[in-house]
Amino acid sequence: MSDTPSGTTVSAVKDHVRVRMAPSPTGYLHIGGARTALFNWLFAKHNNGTFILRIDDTDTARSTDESMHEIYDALKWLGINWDEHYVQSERRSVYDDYVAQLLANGNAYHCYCTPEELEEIRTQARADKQTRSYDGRCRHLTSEDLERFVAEGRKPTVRIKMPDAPIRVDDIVLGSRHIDPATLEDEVIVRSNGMPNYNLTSIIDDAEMQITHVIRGTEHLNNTPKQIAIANALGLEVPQFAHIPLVLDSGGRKMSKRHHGDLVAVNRYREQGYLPEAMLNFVVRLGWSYDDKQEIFSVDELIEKFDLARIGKSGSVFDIKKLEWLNSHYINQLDVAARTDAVIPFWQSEGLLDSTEDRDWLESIVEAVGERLTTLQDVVPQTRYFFNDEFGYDPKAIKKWWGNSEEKKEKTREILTNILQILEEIPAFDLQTIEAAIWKYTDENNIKRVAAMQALRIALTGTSFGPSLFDIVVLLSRDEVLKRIPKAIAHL
RNA sequence: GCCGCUAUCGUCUAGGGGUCAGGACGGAUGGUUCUCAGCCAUCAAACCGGGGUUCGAAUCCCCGUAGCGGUACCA
Repeated sequence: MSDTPSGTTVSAVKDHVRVRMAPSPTGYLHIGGARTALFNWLFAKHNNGTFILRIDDTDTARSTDESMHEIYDALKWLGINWDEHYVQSERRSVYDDYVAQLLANGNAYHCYCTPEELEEIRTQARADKQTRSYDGRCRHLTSEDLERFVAEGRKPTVRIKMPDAPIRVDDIVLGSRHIDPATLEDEVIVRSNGMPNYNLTSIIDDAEMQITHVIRGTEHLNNTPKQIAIANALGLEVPQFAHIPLVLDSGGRKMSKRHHGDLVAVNRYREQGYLPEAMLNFVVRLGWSYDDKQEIFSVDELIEKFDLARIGKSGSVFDIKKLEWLNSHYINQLDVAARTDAVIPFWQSEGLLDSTEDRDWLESIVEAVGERLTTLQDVVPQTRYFFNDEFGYDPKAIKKWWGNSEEKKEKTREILTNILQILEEIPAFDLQTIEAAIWKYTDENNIKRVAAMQALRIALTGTSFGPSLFDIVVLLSRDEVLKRIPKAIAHL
């Protein structure tokens, strides 16, 4: 088993990079988790290695099948595919064997303290300014104590005995350091219900699965010496560690499901119309950089260029504006056909689209919208008036462009009436003809182009912004335009 | 409380003994235009503080300070 040389020569199997992403299925995949997955995946791909997805579901009370599947979905959407897959709850016997070994060789012991007693010990330790919050009192139980506890029906936990010697932690991102054993306490590695705990299963599986590099968030930094201690007690090989800085909110606090809810859920960004490419590109730059000029990276470039050495040490704030910029960039990158495909689900979920709509028309709409989408979802406010006339007129727009005095409104009515007449009589309902006719009308009558156009825009779309109005007029069709203008005049 | 980590424009970051401290997002201004977006041009904006070392420090060392993370029979 342990024929791996301890010298400078590295065995063939260790030459092959094996990394893992080990989420606990207690909720959706969040931004930080996505980044951890991405870093691991990129590192594996860059090194022609293996990326493993391991579901760390030893917390049976909080783990759910549903969130497990949500994590799969999010990862698949991002294009982060795994080569191997494990579920810890199915590996119980593996851990049990190791625990038996630990108990047998005296590196672990049963602890009969109740949660209430533990709480008391903790409180006292804190009051006494102690470093440890558990004093290891069950290391040396008398037979009387033991008998009493058993008689009371107490179910023990198993604790690991922490060593007396300093533990050296090597970290690719943070560097090496020695951990004073006085700061380490005897961790619970098996709960009283028999379920093993994270620090135990994690390091066992890392060894069993021959993980070469553990890339995870710095919230695990304090777990690392504990896990190393467990591995040492078991004679297991320890992987290399790379602790990546936290993803922070705008207040500088760690992003978490608990405090930020859906704001951190990857699947939510999907629903809102963010592209996986944008998500990946955004998230990878949180803590990692390539040089002083490149911001946009394709997945292939990322695989080629990703390097653990270029990960920074300080936390990064999640800036939605940057994500939005990246997203619009990637949307604009799509050709009209692809963009139309991407946008159709959003029209559908708004109930704007029925199956009879013709493809060419839809693509023309997308073409007209041009680079105005920050998210795919933006297509709804940008284009809803193409599909029906059940929109309201934006009050602010009305006030500004239709006018708030009777005098101004009368002028607007006049303009719209004239335009209506022009469009009714126009020989050909195409862009050039319409544009020429309208400009002729405004210029000859000394009407500001913008005033006429905005008045018409509101009449046709209800809003004061959007694509070129001539595009809209043509796309809407003559019948529809001729219907909407009188409706607007009446509303005025 | 205890243990640990970190510190460059508002944000993501480059640089890492000699640079006008660079880029990007965001912001501001002007231009283009039927609006918005876009595009183009321009601008504002940073080395946490204090001591050293040195001819020279954002960069190296020390001491502070601040922020964050952990402190569970969660992961």
